Amino acid sequence: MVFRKNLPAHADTPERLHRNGHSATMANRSDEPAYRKIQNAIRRRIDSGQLKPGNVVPSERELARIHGVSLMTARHALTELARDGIVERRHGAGTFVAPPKVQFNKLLGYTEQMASLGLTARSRIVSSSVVTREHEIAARLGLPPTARLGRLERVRLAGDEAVALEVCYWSADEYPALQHAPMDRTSLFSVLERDCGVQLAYADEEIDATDADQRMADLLSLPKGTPLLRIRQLIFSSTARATVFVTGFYRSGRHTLRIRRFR
Amino acid sequence: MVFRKNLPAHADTPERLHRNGHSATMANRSDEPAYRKIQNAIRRRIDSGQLKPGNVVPSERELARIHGVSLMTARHALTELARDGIVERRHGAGTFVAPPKVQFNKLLGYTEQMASLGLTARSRIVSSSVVTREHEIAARLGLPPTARLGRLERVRLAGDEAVALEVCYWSADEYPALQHAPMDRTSLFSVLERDCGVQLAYADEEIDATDADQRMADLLSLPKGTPLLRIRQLIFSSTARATVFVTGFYRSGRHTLRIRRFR
DNA sequence: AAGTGGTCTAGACCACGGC
DNA sequence: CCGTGGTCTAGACCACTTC
Repeated sequence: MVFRKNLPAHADTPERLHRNGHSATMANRSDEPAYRKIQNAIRRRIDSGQLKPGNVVPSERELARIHGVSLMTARHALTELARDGIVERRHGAGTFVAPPKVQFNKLLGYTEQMASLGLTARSRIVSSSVVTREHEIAARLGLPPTARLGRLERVRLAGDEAVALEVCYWSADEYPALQHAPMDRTSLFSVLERDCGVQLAYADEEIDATDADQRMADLLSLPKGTPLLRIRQLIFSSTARATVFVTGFYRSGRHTLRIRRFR
Repeated sequence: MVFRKNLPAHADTPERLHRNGHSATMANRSDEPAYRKIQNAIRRRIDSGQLKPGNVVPSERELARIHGVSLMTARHALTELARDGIVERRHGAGTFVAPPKVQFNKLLGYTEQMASLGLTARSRIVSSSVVTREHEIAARLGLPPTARLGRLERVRLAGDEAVALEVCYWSADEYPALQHAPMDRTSLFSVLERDCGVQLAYADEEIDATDADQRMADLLSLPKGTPLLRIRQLIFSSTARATVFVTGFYRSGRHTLRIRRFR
C-alpha cells in the first residue's frame, strides 16, 4: 500500500488536499516504486511493438504529468532505462527507443546455440556415472577432493554428423536430479535452471588446441591426430558458486568460436 | 562561472542569505558540475590509497554538508560511482570502496599481454610488404577489392622460444606510418593509438583449431601437424571502422585463451 | 535508536536541438 | 523560439543495518 507520504516542509499550505482520497478504496497495486511503474509501462510499449527503435519516448515532463509524479521521478525512470541500453537520451532533442542490442560473449548451452541457429540439438550419451576420484575437478568446483561428482559424457550431433565431445561434472550430492534426467534430449542448462533452481550467471573459459587421441577419434569418426578446439568452462551460478565444469572438444571447421573483446 | 542560481519557489523565506557572498572573489574553477567534483574528490582519495577497498565512503548527508550541496546532488555523485563499479552501496549500511575489478575479455596486443605478465615482448619480423590482391581481407576491412594493404608477418617470442605466428593487414594508404615503424620492438597497438591518432575500441574474433603446415612448422620450430590455436581478429576503432585484421597461430600449451562469458 | 541508502516532491536555471 | 534533457535545491518519509 502506498499511502500518501512525502509531504515536504513547504506543503504546510492548504494545497496538500490535491492528493485525492483514494487511499483505502482503489488497490494501488503492490509497493512497486513509481519510477519502476513508469519503466514497465515504457518497456511494455516497446515489447508490444507499439514503440519501435528510433521512436521518441514521452519526455520527462510529459511522463511526470501522465503518471502524476514529480520531474525528478520521471527523470530517474528514463535515466535508468538509458543506463540499461533500452533508450538513448539526446540532450535538447529527446529520448528515443534504442536499437536492439546484439549480445556478445553470451553463455549458451549447446542446445541453446543450436536453437539460436534454428536447428535442433541432438546428443548421444557415451557414459553417465558418479565418480569420486577426480581431485582436480572437485577442487575447481570448490568441493573436497573426494567429493561425489556426477559425470556425463555426450557426443554432440549436427544432423547425423558428430561435431563435438563434451564431458560435464557437477556435485552429485547437490544436484541429484541431473543423474536421472533424459540428457540425450534435454539441455543441462535448462534442467539446472528449471528443475534445480540454480540461476547460471557466467563462465570462465580456457581455450586451446589439441589433437584427437584414439578414443576421441573413434567417438567422432575422425582420423587420430585431427586438430580439435578444446574449451574448458567453469560455470558459475548467480551466487558466484562454481556449479558445473565442462570440457568440450570441437571439430575444427565444424565449430568456430566467436567472441568480442573490448579495449 | 557558476553564479548562484537555483532559488526554488519556497526560497522566498529570508534564509536565502545562507549563500555566502563569495560570488566574485573565489574562482569557482571551470563549469564542472558539482556532482562530478564530488566524484573526482572521491576518486582521488581512492587512487592515492587514502581510501582502500572495503573502506566506507562518506555518506550522502556528509558529502552534501562537506561540499555544500543538496542531498540529491551528493546522492547523484555516489549513484554514478556505483554504476561505474567504483563503489558499492549497501542499503542501511553505507557506501564502500569496491574491490578492484579484473577486466575480462580485454583486447590487448601481444606486447601488452606480455607486459601484464611482467615480461618483455620480443618479435622477429618474417616479412613486411604492401599487397594488392587480398580481396577477401580487403572486404573485411571495408576496402575495395584491390586496395593497397600493409602486411606484416611476425614470429612472437617468449624468452627464446617461438610461441606464435601473427600476420596483420591494414590500409596502406590510411596508415603509412606503420610501414616504417620498428615493429620488432614496437607494439602495433601503440603505433596506431599514439602515432596514427586511432583509438581502438573492440575486436571480433573467430577462434578455431588447425595444424601446422610445413612453413609454420619451420618458423615455429615445431613438427609439421602440431595443433595450433588460430585466432582471426578484426579490430575496430572507436568510430566502428575496421582498422586491422590479424590472424594468429598460437602454439598449444604455450598459449591459452581465457575469456568470461555472461548469461 | 541512530544512521544509512531508496524514493519522492515541486519547483528552479541552464545548455542544447530543431524549426 | 520552444521543448528537450542536465544540473540542482531543501527538504520529506520509508526500509534497512548496526549497535
